[in-house]
Amino acid sequence: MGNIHDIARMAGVSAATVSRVLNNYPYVKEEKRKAVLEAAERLRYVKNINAVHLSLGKTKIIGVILPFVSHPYFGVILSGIASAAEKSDYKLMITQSNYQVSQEIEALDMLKRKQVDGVIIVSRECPVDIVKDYSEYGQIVLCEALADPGLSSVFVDQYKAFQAALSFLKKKGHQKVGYTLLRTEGKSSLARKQAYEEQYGKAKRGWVFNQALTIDDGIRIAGEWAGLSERPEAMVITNDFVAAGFLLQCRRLGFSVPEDAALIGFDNHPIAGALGITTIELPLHLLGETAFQQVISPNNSHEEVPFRLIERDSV
Amino acid sequence: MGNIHDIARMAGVSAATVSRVLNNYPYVKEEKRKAVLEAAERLRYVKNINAVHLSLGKTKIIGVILPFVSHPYFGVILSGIASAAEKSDYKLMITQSNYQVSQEIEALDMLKRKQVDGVIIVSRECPVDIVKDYSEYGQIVLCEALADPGLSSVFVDQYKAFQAALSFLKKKGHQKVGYTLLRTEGKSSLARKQAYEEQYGKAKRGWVFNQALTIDDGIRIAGEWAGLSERPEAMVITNDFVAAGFLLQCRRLGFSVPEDAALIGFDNHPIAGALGITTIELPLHLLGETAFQQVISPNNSHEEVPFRLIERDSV
DNA sequence: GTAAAGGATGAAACGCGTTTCAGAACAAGT
DNA sequence: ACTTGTTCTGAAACGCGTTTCATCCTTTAC
Repeated sequence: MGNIHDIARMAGVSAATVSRVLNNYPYVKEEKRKAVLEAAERLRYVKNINAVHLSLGKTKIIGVILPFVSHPYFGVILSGIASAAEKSDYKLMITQSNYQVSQEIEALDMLKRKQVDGVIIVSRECPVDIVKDYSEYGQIVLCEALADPGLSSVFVDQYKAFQAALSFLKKKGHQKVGYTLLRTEGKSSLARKQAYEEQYGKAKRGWVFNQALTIDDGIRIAGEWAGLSERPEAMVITNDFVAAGFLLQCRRLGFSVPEDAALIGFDNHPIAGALGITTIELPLHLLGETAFQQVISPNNSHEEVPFRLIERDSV
Repeated sequence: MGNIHDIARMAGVSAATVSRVLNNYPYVKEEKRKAVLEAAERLRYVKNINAVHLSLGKTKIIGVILPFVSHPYFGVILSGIASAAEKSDYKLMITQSNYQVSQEIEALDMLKRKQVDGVIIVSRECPVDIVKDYSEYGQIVLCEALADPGLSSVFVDQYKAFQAALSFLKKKGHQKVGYTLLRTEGKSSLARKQAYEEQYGKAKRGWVFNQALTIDDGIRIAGEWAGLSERPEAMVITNDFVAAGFLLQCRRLGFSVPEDAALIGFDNHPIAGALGITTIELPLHLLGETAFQQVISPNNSHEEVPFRLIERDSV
């Protein structure tokens, strides 16, 4: 296959000229340009991208850290990142972290090693301070509300979104409201808790459910809900998948939605449409695209993306 | 930050020795080893991975081509690939192809450029012959039935699985059966068609539905189904999401499952459990893990993974 | 006709870690 | 004392594309 010097020899020019031709620089005589192109063709030349990366000191690769690739929530964000990346001719290196800090750190280390030009952290376990230490090596974008001037972020205001859901329930006359969280710690859970307490005061024991991510979690939580001596009559649920599981299990247990339990989910995934679940639509694809634009931008920024309540039949 | 030569100078040894220490080679005097480690520490040295890649001629990166990252079917396979990759200390470069041949080719080109050591094609549009041309540059694994000795493959036997679904329906007394496909062309669609015709003869006009991938497709197809003058009373459906959409839309239109339409899906995604959909379980996570093992193996192989019928309430 | 302004081109340095090869240093065996 | 076998080490080559700098060749301008 050969390298750039073989082409140079064959075309009777220098390696510098070959490089110029291959990268479409001006100032190369037409005949030499042709000779180079022909030699490249004949040698079936292919650039060794690693040499390019080494030489340029950058790679046009962005690292993406996310806990689970198989969950639609993260999948849709990733999909948004991927479409934007494709348009800008970047490649994506993904790390499925399972919320393991060690995994997250290893992915961030790729920034140090110059393996990636920037990193998008879709969701994390690792403390922000540690993340910040890596910002000197390249752009880092977090998909969460963040004021830090040293990092970029793109987010839905969890507080406002949760508040909107609660207000909607209140408007519909619900006084006994519970909710679910993905993880107890974490900023967004805190924001939800705060929004809740402002509206309804401290939540009753057993009205806040944890580990809510998948359909199966929804099923499990519906069981827990049904077993409560005093049940909330409305639930604000992490995402539409959990809501779907909850709704279906409720029905199976002989309850009806929204009579026994009013539900409001998040995301507006097609499953919510199919099941008539009222939900707060989050523009996850857009969020991914925005994150990508930020990660290739030299400047830090913090962008909020909007949400929208979609009324269906579960409230 | 400095490079290996700076360390060498600071530690009073040669770059070769530094490299030996950093890569844990034997035959380095303990005192020199220490001096190197200390210098590396003091300089906050970090390897430039691009130089390593250039030097070694390989990267421990595997490319993954898949049409949509946000669909659970592909997401689960990707997740399987990702967990296996992590265990073997490989990184993943993903390309969301949208079934665009140009995208697929571009991803394969990474193999030529030595950007990745191997490629896993989860699903493709591009002709196999073109794919084969790239096999000289590294391992390629396809997730589909394939006999080609120049490539590896891992697959569920679509023919047998579809046949199992059809036999089950027949056993339950269904004579009027329709089915859905993702794409009309493609080997797996052909296998399905063949299995169908052997069991039921040529399908009635309108009983084969295309473009079935998502919940929304299921909803759409249920509408088409309902509008048929002669309706099949049982459907074999591409995957559980489509089946879910179909089932929910059927109910909404006033039909009942399985009385008016018996359904059998594929994958055994939690959504099937939640909705009581009878399905053919496909070990997609395992399939991904297997694909990864194959792509890092120097030998080609063809591995079949098993499926299993899970009986629930939709038939 | 000559100076100034481009246009065109190659040598060499740069980015940086790995590995081979030749040789030095030292322990063990006779 | 001398051979043999290990253990260590460093110089140099290798993988390979990009870019700067100096230089030579043409035009255009006056």
